[in-house]
Formats: sequence, structure tokens, C-alpha cells
Amino acid sequence: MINIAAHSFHDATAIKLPQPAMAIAPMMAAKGLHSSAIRKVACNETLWCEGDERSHIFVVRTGAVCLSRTLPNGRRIVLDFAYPGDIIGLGADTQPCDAHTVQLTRLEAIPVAAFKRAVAEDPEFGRQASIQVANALSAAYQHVVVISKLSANERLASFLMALSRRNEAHGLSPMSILLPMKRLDIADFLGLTIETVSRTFTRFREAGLIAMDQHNVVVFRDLAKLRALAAGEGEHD
Amino acid sequence: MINIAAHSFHDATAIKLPQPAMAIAPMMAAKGLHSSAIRKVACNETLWCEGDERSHIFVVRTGAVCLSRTLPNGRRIVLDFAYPGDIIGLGADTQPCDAHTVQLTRLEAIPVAAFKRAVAEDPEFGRQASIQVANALSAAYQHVVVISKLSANERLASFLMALSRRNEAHGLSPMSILLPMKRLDIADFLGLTIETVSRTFTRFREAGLIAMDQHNVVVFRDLAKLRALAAGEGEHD
DNA sequence: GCGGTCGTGTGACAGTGTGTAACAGCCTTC
DNA sequence: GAAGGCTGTTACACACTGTCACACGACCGC
Repeated sequence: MINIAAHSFHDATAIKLPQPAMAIAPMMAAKGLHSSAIRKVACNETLWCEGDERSHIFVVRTGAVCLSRTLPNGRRIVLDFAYPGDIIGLGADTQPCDAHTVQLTRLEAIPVAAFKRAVAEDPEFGRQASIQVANALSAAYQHVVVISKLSANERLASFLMALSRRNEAHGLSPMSILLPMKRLDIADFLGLTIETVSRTFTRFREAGLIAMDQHNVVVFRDLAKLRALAAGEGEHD
Repeated sequence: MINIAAHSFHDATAIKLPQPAMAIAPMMAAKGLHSSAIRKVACNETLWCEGDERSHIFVVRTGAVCLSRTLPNGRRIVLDFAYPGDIIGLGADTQPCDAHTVQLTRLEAIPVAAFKRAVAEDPEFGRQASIQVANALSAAYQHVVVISKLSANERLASFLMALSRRNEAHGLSPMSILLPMKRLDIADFLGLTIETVSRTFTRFREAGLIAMDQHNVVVFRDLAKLRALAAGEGEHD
């Protein structure tokens, strides 16, 4: 359930935070762990459920994965999204959340046994994995901040800016992003309803902050203002 | 910033989750790490700030510590509380949050260097520390759930029941708890305002769910209903 | 005693976001 | 091309929580 990309979800405190320690990815490649089978998974398929014994570590190749929890009465919370390049399933032996695809997704599946062998052989490898978990924790803290103290406008801006920064980190343009998930997933991630998300998109369009030709493509028109919103500097105070 | 006790903040999903792996505490004792100096810290003192290099791992002996983040505009979010027996400061080398005391607190301070030596000597020790971080992540996920999907009533119930369970786990009565922190800390932890927290306490009293002679002592009168509330089973749906 | 601060509790009111609903656009299916 | 399902958008009344204001008690120094 550890999601390296989660670490990019830092707007309010982006400057202070350590860089995502991606060192583990090349280490995994060097160990031949990437030779594992590649799975092609349809949209809306469950990878694991909360409480499951962890069986594999997954590396997302294409598509997107959604990490969530569900309350007894059916209310769902999205804890994180995993995008291509992200590693999910690090951490404890018992899954702390559900994981399901939100698109047609290709994954590399690394059996936990193989992963643990690699850790046992090379302590540095285990150390890198721990750093990823610590980064995920820091990202979860940031998620708490976003949900508990930001307005709907600020939350959506924070979400969009995280994706923009992710694009930038991957050598793509930060001026536009592609939303692989549905409005409901965004709403459940930001602790809002689907209607509020929809309304906020509309407000951003009307205010000239963004432009949208399609439902899943966002072009940024005023990155500075969006970043200020995302950092919680706008509106109140 | 890792807080073992945080793990007890699981009401909605308590059954599914692994037991707090306290194995690391006796291991630390066995390694003589506990021989470190004990610090007596006044109320409202800062132990570290977000972004600081980690210098010590702390074991709380008495009192209570509050882990928080602050937004650029001054809005504060409490991420967790650490109580006697809890270990804080595990995880990454850069602190992901602030830490300050909310009471007169006695702490054992273990220098990071000594801790790292112990990890290098004994991989199992490092593994136990990683498990603590993973547990803290699971607790942070639960915090996201509480804040994003529960009502004010449910949030406060969730908080009170976590403390009740903690008492139970420590061999004390689950029927009453002591609140070491102020209303403002509780409010910032639950993503509410101090007024809402105050009103919710009053509502609980009037509904016969709790009794309070003093501001910081809560006696539970209807644990079953409170637990249902905490699990998000009450009210809506 | 007095006046000050701090923490807490309570009331009136406003505002944000929600719930419910209807509707539009796009896709698949027949 | 029509029917139906899914996703997204918009409108409006309502509820919950936040904001602002003030009262109360405990504690402290004068």
C-alpha cells in the first residue's frame, strides 16, 4: 500500500520535504526483480483488499491504481493514486487498504518472497524500501492537512498541482494534465462529493484558472494562482 | 514522527488490523538503548520542527506529545498524540512534522547514531522499526478516513474510543479516560473548531453517552453507542 | 481585594458544502 | 436510428459546521 508517487502530493510544504527517494527502483532492476511476469488488468479490478496477506509488490507500468478504504456503512475514502513508475504494496505484511485499478493497467508483479530474499541479501535494499514507507507516511500526513484544513477550491487545486508537479518531474509539461480517474474517485480522494468537484471545476474554468476541452484533460491558464490556492495561501486569512 | 500508539486509533477497522507490534520496545531495552538520559520537558515545549534533521528517537515516559503540521497561513493540524510508552521519531532522517509537549513530559532520548548502530548490528531490529513505521502509516490512513468521512459526533466518539481502547490495552479500565491535551488540540486533531468540540461534548453529556466532572476526565455511560458512532455506523445511512 | 489572562462553554447568525433532483452528452446495444 | 446506461453538470433548499461575540470559572500577580 505504499505509493512512492504519493510523495509528490506535497504542495503546502513542498520546499521543506526530501526528494522522492527513487533509488529503490533501479536497485530492483539490478536485482532482476523486474523480470517478474507482467499482468494486464482491466479497469475496476481489485488487486487486494484491506486485511489481506500481502502476496506481491507491484510496479505500475501503464494505467492507474486507486488505494482506498471503505467504512462499514459503505462510505469510501480514496487514500492515494498510483501512476506509472510507482511501486505499491511495500510496508507491512497485512494490507492496510484496498487497491483497485481505475483504468486498463499493466503491472509488474514481484512475489513477496522474492522481494524479502532481496532485502535479506542486501540491507541497503531494505533501507531504501523503509524510506519509501516513511515517504508514504509523510504523504499521508499531507493528505490529512489537505482534507482537514483546505476548502473545496484549495483541495482541488492541491490535487491538480500535485499532478502538474508529477508531470514536471517526469519531463513532461506542467501546463496540462490527464486525469485517469473518474470524478467520484477525485471526490473520494479529496473528501468532497462528486457534485462539489464538478462545481469546482466549473468555477476554475469560469475564473480562467483552467481550460478543459475534454473531461479528463486539464490545461492550466494561471499556474501561480492555482499553486497559491494549493498551498492554502488563498481565500481565508 | 512515528507513533506506535497511533496504531490504536483504529475504530472503524479495528478488527481487521494487526496488533501493535510492540516487539521493538523490549528489543531496545535489551540493547541498552534505554540507558540514555531522561529529559524532563515543560508543557508547550518544541521537541523538533518539520524539516529538521532527526537527532533523537524519543520514548515517552510520562505526559503527552503532540505531532502537528502548520500551513503557511497559520492553520494548524494535529497529526497524532504520543502517550507514555510510545516511541516517536522513527522513520525518515528528515522530520515530516512538528512535535511539542502538551503537558509536563518526561522522555528518554536515544541519539539517532546509537539507534542506527543497533539497526546495523541486528537486521531484525531494523525490521521491527520498519513495522512501526508501517503501522503509523496505517494509522494515518485511518486518520484520513475519520476526518474526511465522519461527522463531528462520530469524530469525537472515534477519538474517545481510541483512548478507551488504549486504556484497555494497558490494563486500565476502558470506562473512563483522562484527556491530557486541551480542547484546541483535540479540535485540530479532528479537523473541527474548538467550539464544535465543546458543543459535541455537551451533546454527548445531554444524550447520556458520557459524564464529566472535570474538563479532562471522561466517564463513559454508553460504550456500545459510542463505539457504533466511532465506527461510522451511526447517523447517516 | 482587584484586574488580567487562559481555558472552556454557550448563543445567534452566516456560509460552505451536501443531498436530491433533473438534465445533457457520450457510449454501447439492439 | 432509437433505447438505455453511465458519467458529468447544474439548480435549489437544507443542514452542519464555522465565525463572532460574550459569559463563566480558575489561576496568577499586584
